[in-house]
Amino acid sequence: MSIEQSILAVLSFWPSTGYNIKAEFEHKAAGLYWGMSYGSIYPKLKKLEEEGLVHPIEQEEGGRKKKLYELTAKGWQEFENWLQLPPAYPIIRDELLMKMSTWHEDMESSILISHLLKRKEKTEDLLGFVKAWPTNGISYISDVGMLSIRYAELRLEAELKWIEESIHALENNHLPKGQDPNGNTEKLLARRRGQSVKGK
Amino acid sequence: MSIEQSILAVLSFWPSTGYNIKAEFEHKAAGLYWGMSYGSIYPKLKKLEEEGLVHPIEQEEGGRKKKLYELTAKGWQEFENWLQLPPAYPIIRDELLMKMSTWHEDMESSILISHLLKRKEKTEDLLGFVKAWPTNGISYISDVGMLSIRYAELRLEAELKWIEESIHALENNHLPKGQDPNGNTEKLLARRRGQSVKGK
DNA sequence: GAGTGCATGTAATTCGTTACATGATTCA
DNA sequence: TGAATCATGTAACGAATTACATGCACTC
Repeated sequence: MSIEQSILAVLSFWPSTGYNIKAEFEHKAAGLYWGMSYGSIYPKLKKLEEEGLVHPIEQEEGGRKKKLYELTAKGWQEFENWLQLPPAYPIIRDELLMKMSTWHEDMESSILISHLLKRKEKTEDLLGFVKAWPTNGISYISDVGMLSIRYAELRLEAELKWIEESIHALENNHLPKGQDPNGNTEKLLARRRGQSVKGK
Repeated sequence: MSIEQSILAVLSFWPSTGYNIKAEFEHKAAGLYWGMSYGSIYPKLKKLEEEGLVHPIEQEEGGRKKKLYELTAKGWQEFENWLQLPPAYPIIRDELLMKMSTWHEDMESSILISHLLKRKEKTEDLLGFVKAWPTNGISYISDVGMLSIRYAELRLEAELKWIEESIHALENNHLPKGQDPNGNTEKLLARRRGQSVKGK
């Protein structure tokens, strides 16, 4: 999914300026969506206008110069076509998981625990935000949209549970048993130590 | 996190060729990691070699030409430095959530249900794979690495639960109540209908 | 001897970000 | 009057993908 669809999606809620679109993604970026830069937005809006998917609507002469964009019929069409296309399966790019998967015994597990604690903090913040959002009296969330809020809640709660579990396992040294059919752990440590890496 | 770190991480397990690195990410890409193309790998390996982080190791003259890369002392250092750096908080880019958040009443909810069903299928597959992996007798997974497997399990199970819940809510029309302080739903539908978008 | 899998690489292109450049309006 | 916020835009750069190009080795 691209920036183009995101812009159409925001404009479906209400006509917006480029500046506004960015702001919209700024606070909702709270784990559900994601940000984008002006360097993407403005050129894309221009392109969408050329393609006839959006058009700037007249601005009352009252304030500063700004271009409020609205969807055209073609723009609505494009947006709804996209809604109907089966969404791509999300790819998880989680640096913490990558680090855990490649962690090895010569590394201090206390460092990994500190990574987990940092993750916990951020996840708790996010969960707080997500829970407060639907009743903050400001934001617009449709009934169907609430399902995605519910998703975020379940996901973040599962994550917190896992963090607790993981820290506990690391601290008390009863990790689940992995699988090492070729004695890789040994070999890895030998290769590494053979290079005599200076610690820290 | 970049391709560079991913390559170092794979090489920490065992010396590998470029081809091999891709293969490694191919099957593990099962939701935990992610793929990368030859167009990224080979140029990056060359760059890493120039920087002295990896070096090609002699190949027995037995087979085809191939370059097996191994980490240098500097390479190990770099890798472990990266392990110690606090991981970035993952950004969720989930097209399904985006679509749900911007869904509107003039859209057939049966289409959304079909999106959910497709998601369910893929998630079930992935969960099956993730559960089987640690005991397939082939793959290497360290004890710490098992924690990330556990994460995937919890996350995917939470997702399945949410999918059931969501389909049920959509089918029986008892969605959670959203929030619409400015009567946006009305306005949206009016704007859209004003453009007389042809259905389908 | 044809197809598949192993193996390496480059060139063009896409998508997006960062940094830069500018300026009006609001408010303390 | 000076800072913060609203507002628009471009140019340079970066990271990665896709498509292209090549060729050996093994197996049926």
